[in-house]
Amino acid sequence: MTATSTKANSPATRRRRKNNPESVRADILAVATREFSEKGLSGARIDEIAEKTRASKRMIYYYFTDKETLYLHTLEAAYQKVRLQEAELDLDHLAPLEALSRLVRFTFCHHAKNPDFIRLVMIENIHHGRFIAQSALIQSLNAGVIDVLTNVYARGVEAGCFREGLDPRELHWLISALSFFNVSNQHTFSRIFDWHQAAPENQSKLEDHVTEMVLRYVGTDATLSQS
Amino acid sequence: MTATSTKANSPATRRRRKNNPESVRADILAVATREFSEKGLSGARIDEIAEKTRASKRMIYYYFTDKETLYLHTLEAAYQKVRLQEAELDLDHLAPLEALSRLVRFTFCHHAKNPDFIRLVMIENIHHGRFIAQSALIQSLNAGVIDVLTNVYARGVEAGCFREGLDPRELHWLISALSFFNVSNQHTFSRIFDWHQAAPENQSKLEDHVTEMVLRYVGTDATLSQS
DNA sequence: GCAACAATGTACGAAATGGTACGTTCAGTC
DNA sequence: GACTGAACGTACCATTTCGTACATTGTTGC
Repeated sequence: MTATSTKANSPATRRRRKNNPESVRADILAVATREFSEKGLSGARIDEIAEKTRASKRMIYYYFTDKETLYLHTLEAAYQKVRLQEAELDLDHLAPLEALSRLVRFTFCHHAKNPDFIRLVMIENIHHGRFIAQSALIQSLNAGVIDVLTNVYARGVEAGCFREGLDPRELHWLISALSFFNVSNQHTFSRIFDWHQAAPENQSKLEDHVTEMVLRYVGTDATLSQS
Repeated sequence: MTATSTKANSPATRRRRKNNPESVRADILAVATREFSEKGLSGARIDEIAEKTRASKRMIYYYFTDKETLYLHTLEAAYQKVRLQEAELDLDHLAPLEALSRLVRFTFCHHAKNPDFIRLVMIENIHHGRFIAQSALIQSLNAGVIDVLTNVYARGVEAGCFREGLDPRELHWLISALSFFNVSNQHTFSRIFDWHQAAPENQSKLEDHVTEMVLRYVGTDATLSQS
């Protein structure tokens, strides 16, 4: 029936046809992301992923060969998505202080809005980062983050509002630590100290305090007043 | 029934006898701690724990009934051990600034020296803290930490070296976040940014910077000079 | 020394789980 | 309009894994 189809590769045709590999792949990956981030590599079940997918278990192995390979692809896709969002942030036209403040707030909020990603990174750390180590893709994706920060910091030092001698990588470490911990340890912290950390008012308080903390760390003695 | 037995409960007697429940229990718990912290709740295998124990699998179920119950006991024991170590810290005789500095450094080093504990907490967070929620023991253990910090902070404010209006709980959050992240995300961070974070020289640099960061956050504008 | 109970070893069962063999259908080509 | 390889479904297998039944030995009070 499709004998004469001249537009074989057009998206429209692809959409309409019964076999739709890309969408099946994407669907599997989406479900796998939820399952792995929720239950970890060993906790997630291939059978359950298969059930929640429009495809069958056979398809998972067809496209991803392995449970571990599927996990790796999940991880890569998650990092890719994050870096894409980060790339939208444009700090060059802002004054150093505002640029840094903006970067911190962005990171904090971004992490808070993407617990799946945070959980995947936690899980990956439980596995000693052995899957990230295999992925050239993830390695290459992350160079840019430091560059942005290096730039902002250098401008700040030149403008005299940041103190000298700090390592941009450590600065990134600091911002990451606070933003990450806010998501990663929310459950234990909330329960142990009986403090509803996830509540919007507490989150926005934390966002302010984290921002202030970073600015106080990089600021010269004169810069402290504003936030 | 305990009326006449003079040496029934003496350690010596307990040691020599063939059946030694306490030591078996302790041994199981120690092995379980290693296994769970290494592989998580779903990743750890009861059979493997049994193998690495002097006891048999039967004993695990005899003393701990369940895989999950065993995990819970592991978690409780880990928290207990940590709080015991923390209790040794005596800050009352120190000036507020030094006391806080000491507390930060202690927390940082303590976390770094106890990755098993950190990993258990990570794992517990992956499970949404649902086991901690079951444990009245852990809840009660943790009240003290905030008290210590509240005390130090109040003294600092009174002495004029800390600024007012901060929440001790948030202060604890901050110190925890930095110290925790240093262990929890070491693998991914090191690999992605090609920075050997675990190296002693980098660790001691981080310790200094984390301390400085906290002091800068709580300090009045005048206090910044020292660390 | 003898009940009574605690502590331990051995072997096994049932379900879950990762992975595969094998067959069928779909889509584009000559 | 048959041919070919990609895309997909079903049923199944081999292990693993948690947990238990049952038998045995040690310990203590009397």
